[in-house]
Amino acid sequence: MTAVQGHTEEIDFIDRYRKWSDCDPVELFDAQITKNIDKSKQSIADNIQKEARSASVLFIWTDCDREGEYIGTEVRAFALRGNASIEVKRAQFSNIEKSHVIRAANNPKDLDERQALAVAARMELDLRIGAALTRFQSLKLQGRYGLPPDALISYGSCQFPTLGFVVDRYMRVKNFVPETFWYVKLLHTRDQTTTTFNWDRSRLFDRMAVVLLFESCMTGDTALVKGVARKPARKYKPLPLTTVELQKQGSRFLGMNSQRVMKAAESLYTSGFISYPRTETDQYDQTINLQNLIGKQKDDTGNWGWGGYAQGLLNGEFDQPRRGKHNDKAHPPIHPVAYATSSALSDPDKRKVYEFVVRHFLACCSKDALGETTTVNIDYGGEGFHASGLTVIERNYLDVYPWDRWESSQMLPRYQEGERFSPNEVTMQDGKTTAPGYLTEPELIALMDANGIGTDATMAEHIDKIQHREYVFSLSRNAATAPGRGSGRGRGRGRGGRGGLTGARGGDSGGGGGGGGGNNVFVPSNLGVALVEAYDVIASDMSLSRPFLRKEMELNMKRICNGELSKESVVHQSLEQYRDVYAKVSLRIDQFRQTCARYIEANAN
DNA sequence: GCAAGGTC
Repeated sequence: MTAVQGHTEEIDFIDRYRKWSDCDPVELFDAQITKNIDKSKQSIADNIQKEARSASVLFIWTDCDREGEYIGTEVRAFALRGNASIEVKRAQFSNIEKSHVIRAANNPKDLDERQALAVAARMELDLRIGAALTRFQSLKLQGRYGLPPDALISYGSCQFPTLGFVVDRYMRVKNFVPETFWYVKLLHTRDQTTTTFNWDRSRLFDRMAVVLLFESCMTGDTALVKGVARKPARKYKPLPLTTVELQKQGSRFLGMNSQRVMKAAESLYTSGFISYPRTETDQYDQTINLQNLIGKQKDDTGNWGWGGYAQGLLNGEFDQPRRGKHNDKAHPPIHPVAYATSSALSDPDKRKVYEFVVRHFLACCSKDALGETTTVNIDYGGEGFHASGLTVIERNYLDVYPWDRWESSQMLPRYQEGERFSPNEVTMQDGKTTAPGYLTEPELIALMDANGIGTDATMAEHIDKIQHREYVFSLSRNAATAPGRGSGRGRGRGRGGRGGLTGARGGDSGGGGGGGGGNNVFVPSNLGVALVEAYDVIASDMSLSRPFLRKEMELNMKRICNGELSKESVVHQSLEQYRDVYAKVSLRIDQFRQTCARYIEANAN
């Protein structure tokens, strides 16, 4: 048994095309590509080759996903170099429980060539398109509009849509026009509790209409309780934990951004405290021994505070985890595999992530929270109003999962169907619709996830990349509340070296900015907005900053996997599309530059 | 100096 560490080889252009000055970027669409073994990985390749000499069968146990299939073909190639007649088999497994592993060992499969070809297509397209457009836009914009002469303005099939999400939200905030609405509010005090009854019509955007309705309902003298409805309510426990969910909740509840969450999770994984942290699976395999895993938490010698709860689950409170809709067939949901005392985890980030993983796991093995909602419907002068309240009857998982809140905003006094009362106050009110907020990290991750941008292992990297490229900034929410970049305020000062070009990093305090999580939002720089707008204007049909192209690539990969399309046709077809964009922008380079200038210079100071 | 995908 020996190992690899992810991909061993990398593709790149042959030497002639490596220097930016030696070729026109457009040549990269056809330039010859070679596979190279990464220097640091040479010993891994050599090792497989050497081991193969004395073996008759190679049994591959890489992850059972597309990339794993491709990595399997790399391993096979190294082995065949050492032993041309070695037989190659592949294990199909998704966790490392004993029985599961033995079953996989007894049922050798073959590598799925199509999946490996789909990955090869993705690799080639990402390299050619990324390199061609990165060099093109860098070379065309360097040294202009305050950009340094060596500015690296990268394009990638994941980083650009990620940027696009941030710009899109920014534009919606900027262009938001508030609208005034009107409504009727009714208050009633009973048993020293004042209850707000909401108008059944909620709110209307026509003032006269509300005035008329208000006046007609004021002719009413008492309110009639039309109904008091009690309904059982249930708050579902969380689904088994996936990477995307861990990152979102980390940002929301733990005050850590996605990179920090993943760094801590990875460290907990390599120390043997939690399972593999990169997974899309939100359902537990039937064979996994959950009781055993809960048992490891019951003594709680480190006093995290969940020992008694875990014991309770073992004593009969246990409930089978919910089954989500995702299964990557490669890894189980993230769960604790060993108990760690708080002092064993020196890093506060690791402590927070471990606590979250354990509590989430225990919550998954708990019962849903149960309650009862009460809704009181009344009629006052012909208009309907309602108030509702919630009573939590059984907290269940909420006791171990403090991040979920489930409580009523108001306690309802008792009302009887058919009774009448005099409201204490009936008023006509107005309000304004408010702009959405700038994009938060959990929202961005959710958008990337829903649109297939990046994988569980790379989403955090893409978010990191667009910040390094200064396409977007992470601001504390308070510093970013003033909308509109033209105001001259609210976007803070420029950043070292680039003057006012890329806008703000204002408002960061202490460890905010990159390190913070929950309270931060993403705002695009002038450069980020400029790039998105420039491609939108010139290559509007392609929408480089929208997720569709990446989705299409994903779809084409699936078609390669099921045999509908060949790798060659997918690569060819996609390259033609991008060649077209490239040609359009080259042809209208002045307009491209002017569009960029409009957004960058208008806001430089 | 480019991409995105693995992984420690």
